[in-house]
Amino acid sequence: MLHVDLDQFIAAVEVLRRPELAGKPIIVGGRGDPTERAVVSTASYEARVFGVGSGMPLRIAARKVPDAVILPVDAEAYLEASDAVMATLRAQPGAVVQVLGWDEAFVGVEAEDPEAYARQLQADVLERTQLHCSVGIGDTLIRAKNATDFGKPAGVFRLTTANWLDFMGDRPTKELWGVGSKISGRLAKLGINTVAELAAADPQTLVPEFGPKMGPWYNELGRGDGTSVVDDTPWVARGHSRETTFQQDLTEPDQVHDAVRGLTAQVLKDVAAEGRPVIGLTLKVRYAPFTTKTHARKIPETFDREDVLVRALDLAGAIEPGRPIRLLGLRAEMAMPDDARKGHTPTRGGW
DNA sequence: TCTGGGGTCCTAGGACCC
DNA sequence: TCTGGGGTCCTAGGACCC
Repeated sequence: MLHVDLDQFIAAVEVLRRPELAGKPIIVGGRGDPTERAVVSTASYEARVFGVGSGMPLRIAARKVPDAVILPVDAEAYLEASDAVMATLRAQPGAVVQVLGWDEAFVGVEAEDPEAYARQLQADVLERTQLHCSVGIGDTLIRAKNATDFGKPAGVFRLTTANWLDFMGDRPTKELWGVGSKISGRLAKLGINTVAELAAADPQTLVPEFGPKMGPWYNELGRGDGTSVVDDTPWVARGHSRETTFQQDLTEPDQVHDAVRGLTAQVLKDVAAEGRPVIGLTLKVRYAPFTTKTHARKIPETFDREDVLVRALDLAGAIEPGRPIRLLGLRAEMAMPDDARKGHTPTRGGW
């Protein structure tokens, strides 16, 4: 199967609208105001040279690149471009498409010559959308996903059982999909620093540290193994959440009350569009400077807008008084339809 | 240096039940 | 008085992804 990843997607879409930006360092994030609390969504390659990347505070990014063009996030424009890309992928012969985000998808296909298929796909995407993408080819989803990085930008690369360790073996475990800084740190404490070391580890030795499920799974990741099934089952959201980072920390109970009301209204609107009952609520609180707590409630049987608001405000009662609040988030968990992906476990690398 | 917003899944521990 | 073994549900927290 193939893994397709658009190159500097968001920045590329912005350049299509404003060709005069081509070749300039572009940073897209927040409302495009580097004095606000926000982070970088995407930086163009010209900006990345200065050490700017996704997730970096916008303020810092702006400081690193004095001449940067800083633009606000325009989700609708990116979604529109993304839809065009995904439609192009679905139009490829024999393709089963599993979308992973705005700029990423797996494409399942049986091809005589996978490289040629990938090149044709790239050409079609470029012709239809004027966007460049990189393509990874693999005999598992994990290998295809990691292969893409070797192909960037605008290239094609293939990883298989045979060459996986040749290319990935000496790399740090953090480069695996599903291993972040925390897990790689805990692996390091077990003497496991590289992909090859993780691949060679006894899965049972990982169980005490990571649990019966995740322990063996990390070992599998190290070997690049896992499913090779691309699943195009339409996505059914488990829930919806809204969160707000306040430019000035909240200190007054009235401010908190108003904020929770506002979040509840937004979340209920999102949920209403799905037409499924709310079965749980979670309130997320980030206190200044940076500690996060969550408070959850199950909601028995009823789905009533007023009921949800009452329960959300009830959750807000758990907020610690006197501590400045930097962020509030509210998540509503929805009942799943009976026929929704029984046994299917997508994302989070959870295959 | 100071950290968005939208998601998903896993684990641990306590409460409660038989 | 001390305490098995199995199960479910709920809450909190952690981790990761795009």
